[in-house]
Amino acid sequence: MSRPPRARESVLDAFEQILITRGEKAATMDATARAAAVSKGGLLYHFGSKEALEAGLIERLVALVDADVAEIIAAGDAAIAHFIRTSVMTGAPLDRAMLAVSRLAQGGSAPASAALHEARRRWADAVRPHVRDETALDLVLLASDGLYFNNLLDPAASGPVLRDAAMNRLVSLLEQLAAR
Amino acid sequence: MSRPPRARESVLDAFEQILITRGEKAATMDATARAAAVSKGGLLYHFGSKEALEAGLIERLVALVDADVAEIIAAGDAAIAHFIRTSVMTGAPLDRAMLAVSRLAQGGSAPASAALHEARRRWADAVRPHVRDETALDLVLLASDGLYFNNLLDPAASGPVLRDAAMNRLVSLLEQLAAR
DNA sequence: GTCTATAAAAAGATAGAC
DNA sequence: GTCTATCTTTTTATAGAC
Repeated sequence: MSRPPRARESVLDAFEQILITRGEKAATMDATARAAAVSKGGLLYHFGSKEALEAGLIERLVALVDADVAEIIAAGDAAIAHFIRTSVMTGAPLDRAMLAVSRLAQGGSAPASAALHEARRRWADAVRPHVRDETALDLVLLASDGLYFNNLLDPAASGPVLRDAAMNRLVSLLEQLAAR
Repeated sequence: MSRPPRARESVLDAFEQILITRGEKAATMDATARAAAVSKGGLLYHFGSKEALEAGLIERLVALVDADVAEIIAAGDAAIAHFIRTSVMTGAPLDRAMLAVSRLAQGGSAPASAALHEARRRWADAVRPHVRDETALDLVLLASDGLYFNNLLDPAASGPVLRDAAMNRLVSLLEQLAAR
């Protein structure tokens, strides 16, 4: 289990942060290096190209999705609740990686698109045993997608689309309609 | 009712198309001018800056949302079905404007973010009379957001997330659970 | 209204010192 | 491993001819 160099992680953190708060266009190597407090040359030692930098971030997302899927499976009857709630844990590592990689996908990065599709497929497989039919599954997945969508359009928003109480009611409604 | 100059509309079409298919970063004034088959100088006669070009696209979205909200209201009992289905009319003018302006919002454009928030608020108001409570409304809106999200991440996908039959079942489920 | 030419800044990347 | 300096290309924008 190679523990990644700290400078490398700082660079990835900075890149992720800029992607989330200022978008794909602003996430240049120059801006990333500045935010990570390294020189451009230093950044390029760890990531030899922009593509490599993007690949590093995608790798981070894949690892976080792995962990999340394992948690959903372990949650048993609470799978739907867990899945929906982690769709909107604003500021959590998974949430941040999802937003950042979504930005890359929209910039035309094929690896980013592929990683997001794969993640959605794995979430579907983890939730499927807990829903009545494919239509209920579609709705649960779309609700999660919708939460990400709102986050994506305005990550700097005052708070999540749904307040705590509204979120609890949404989860109850989804669990009720999904019950087999 | 000023009919806008044809060249102006071509430029807007080209800008929209590049935003959708290649992302914010690729949607430069140069690329837009080339795609619209005008010179950079020609483009800059119609839109004096990048910001003005973006404002033109946002204006187009606002007009399309106006029309869509009017249709939802006119749809009466079919309001939910109409709302959900127009969320995913891939390739329709409203869908295209939504995707393109979403890209701008993610690039940090405050006017784009504001326009999208306003659109979501107006859709909520149009659908509210047809749902049992705010939780059902949240779910209907999130499902629509989710459809846009999938479209946003992969507009070049082979087809919409949900096939026709799955879409029909989704609409039925939402109508059933929303019924007052 | 539409064009060409060009300026000024910023992008990704390389070379080589330390 | 990390730095500075530099190259090439691209970006937004201006000037001014037609």
